[in-house]
Amino acid sequence: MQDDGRSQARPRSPVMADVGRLAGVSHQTVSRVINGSRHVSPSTRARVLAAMEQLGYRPNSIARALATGHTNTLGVVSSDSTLYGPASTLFGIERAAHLAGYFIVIASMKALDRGTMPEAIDRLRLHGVEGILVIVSDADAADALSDVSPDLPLVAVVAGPERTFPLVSVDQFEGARLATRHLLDLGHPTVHHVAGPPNSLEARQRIAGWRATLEEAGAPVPTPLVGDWGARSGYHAGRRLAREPQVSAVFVANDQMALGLLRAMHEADRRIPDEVSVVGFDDTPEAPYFTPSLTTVRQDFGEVGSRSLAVLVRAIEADGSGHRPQEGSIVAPELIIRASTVAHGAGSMRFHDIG
Amino acid sequence: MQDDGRSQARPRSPVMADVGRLAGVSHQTVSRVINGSRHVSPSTRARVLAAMEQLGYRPNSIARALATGHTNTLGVVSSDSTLYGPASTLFGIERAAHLAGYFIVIASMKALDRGTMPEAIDRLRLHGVEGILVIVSDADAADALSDVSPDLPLVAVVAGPERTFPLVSVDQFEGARLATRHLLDLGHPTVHHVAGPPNSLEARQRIAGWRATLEEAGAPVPTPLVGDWGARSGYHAGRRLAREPQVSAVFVANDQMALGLLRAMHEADRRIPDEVSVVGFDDTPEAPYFTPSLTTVRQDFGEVGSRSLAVLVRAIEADGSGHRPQEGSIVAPELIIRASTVAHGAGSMRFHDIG
DNA sequence: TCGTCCCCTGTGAGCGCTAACATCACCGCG
DNA sequence: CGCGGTGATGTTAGCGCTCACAGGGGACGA
Repeated sequence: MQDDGRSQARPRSPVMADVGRLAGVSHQTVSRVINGSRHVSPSTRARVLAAMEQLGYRPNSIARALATGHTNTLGVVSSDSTLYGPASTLFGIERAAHLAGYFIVIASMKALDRGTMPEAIDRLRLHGVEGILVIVSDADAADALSDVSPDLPLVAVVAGPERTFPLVSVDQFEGARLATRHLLDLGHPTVHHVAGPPNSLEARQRIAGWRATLEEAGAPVPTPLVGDWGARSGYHAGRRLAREPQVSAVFVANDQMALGLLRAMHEADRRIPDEVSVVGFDDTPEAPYFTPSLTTVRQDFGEVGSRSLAVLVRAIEADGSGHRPQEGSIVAPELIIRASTVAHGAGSMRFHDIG
Repeated sequence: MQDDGRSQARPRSPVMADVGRLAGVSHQTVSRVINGSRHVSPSTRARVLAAMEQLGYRPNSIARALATGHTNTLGVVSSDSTLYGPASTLFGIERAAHLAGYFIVIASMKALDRGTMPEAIDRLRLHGVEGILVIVSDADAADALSDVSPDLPLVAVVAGPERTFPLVSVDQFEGARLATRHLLDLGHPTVHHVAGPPNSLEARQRIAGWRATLEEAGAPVPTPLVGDWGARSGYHAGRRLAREPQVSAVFVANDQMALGLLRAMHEADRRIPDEVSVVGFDDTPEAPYFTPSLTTVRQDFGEVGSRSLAVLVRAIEADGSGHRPQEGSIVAPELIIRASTVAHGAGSMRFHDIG
């Protein structure tokens, strides 16, 4: 493991004592310099700094962590999907963590069953993380959070079980309402829905927002079709919807599925938006370049990432001093109107917003 | 920091000595049980296991790391892009790392200048990682790798400076050749190219592969247009190409830009593939659902991730025992033929491969 | 019966750092 | 001139674990 001193002792990486020896002070003074203690004379500080430089000294954060009990490391549990949402959130978190002086270690879940979540969290705990962010929206996985011993600050991102952990997320219900409302306002008699997978909490909230808006407006509530977030499932839903002539407006639960639906409608010669208006969800960077440009609901994943990090850090730093960790935070969604929606019956007006 | 023993000493989390005491053995025997040493009698082992269970003991990996010098942690430097490629590679790496018993800590780079790379690597080094994977394809950033002190095993993923560190990547040159060859074989007199950003090493290799294939076939080499991987830039390139009537085949350096190009061609009423054949690169999950389905070059990012991890782990474990770290590995790309390409002049035959 | 080996277990010394206290020189004050 | 106070530094103990070695007992062969 260590440098076995055989042959002429290769120079191990220098430690505090080495620096101290060179600077003519004790290792503790070196420590003081590193940690910015005020009780070090300027001349000593300079000598220590010079010695560090000369030796190429690098503090050993493992040892420091052992001594202080702080690792400055946070864990992120995420499904290993490369979906736009989770990936953007992860990077938002990393950026914010960097700024706050924390490291991010990731534990992706291959499967989404109940067992995998505790296993992932245990791995992170073992690694010594000081807090955990969970970016998983599967209901079963989220349920499994209830079994997790609460000895570690934990924040659910995107979606999570109510009243167990603080939650930071975009308001899915409101997003779905915006989308549905927009279509209704355009004069469509009702709005069909292509939902995400049944196990997804976000998908459920989008269904709820859609349904509530329809009911509130006195519009009939069609049976939603279910997809799996993938373009393929949107395509299949599109084929079914294309066969029903009365369908004039569809709210699709994410942009990828909307792409598939657009494709199916195109093949069936149902013109969009002239015959059918379509709204997506997420506002992926590609959405403006679908044919036609997709009206969709923007989620600010970067904001979700940085807010969730802030909540977690607050919980960590408050721990023990009696503060209740603040109860999460909700990010507002935003409707982005493009060319895939138009007033019912007024198929001629279209607008392109590609610059 | 630690549990300050005021009031009635809240039970701190148990340590080896506590387990040992309960089981009536020394802490060292507990350590042996944990590390699976053979020299422990079955009855002792059982008692220790029971004590661990009863106390809810969890080994402290920080302390272990300090004692052994091994953190079982690997760092990944990546641009914070949410592009399909880097994100998939990251998750491929994580999965493989998990299997190999390593943790992954990430350091994303906000900027792609020369200074950010050393800074990111330093952060990781400070954190105590045992090796580093770099998933950055920007030439400047990759150049900065040469300045990095080679005291830590490092593997470049996706692209990197030649002959400095082992490199694992999909063969970009070959991928571009497959795409170009395919178009040429279809009878197109030449193939236009929409390239990625000039600083991207992958973009450069794709240009090189494209150019070489054309030259080799004696076809004229048009000036490539440059994009930035985003659909928007593909759209603009598409508008320019749509104006030139002799353009019959385009190789676009990634699928997102291809989407934008498809859109522009559609707006300009240039039918695809009847008038213009298009090939993308990456094979994102959405590519089959573009209109028309996109012929593209598949990169197996998962494979890249796991191979690069394997190379890194090998380098780490070989370190010091005299083995030369093996020199990286190249993953073969695969051409996926869909409906966006067709023989020159034979605009009638199309195939859909959506199931 | 004794020596030897092997299996199992314990002891002590670190890993590199920080926290808490001890020490020392020096200052100003009464 | 002696006192407490203050700033600069050193000393000593850990943090929780592993490593290297020391030992004790039983099995086995001579």
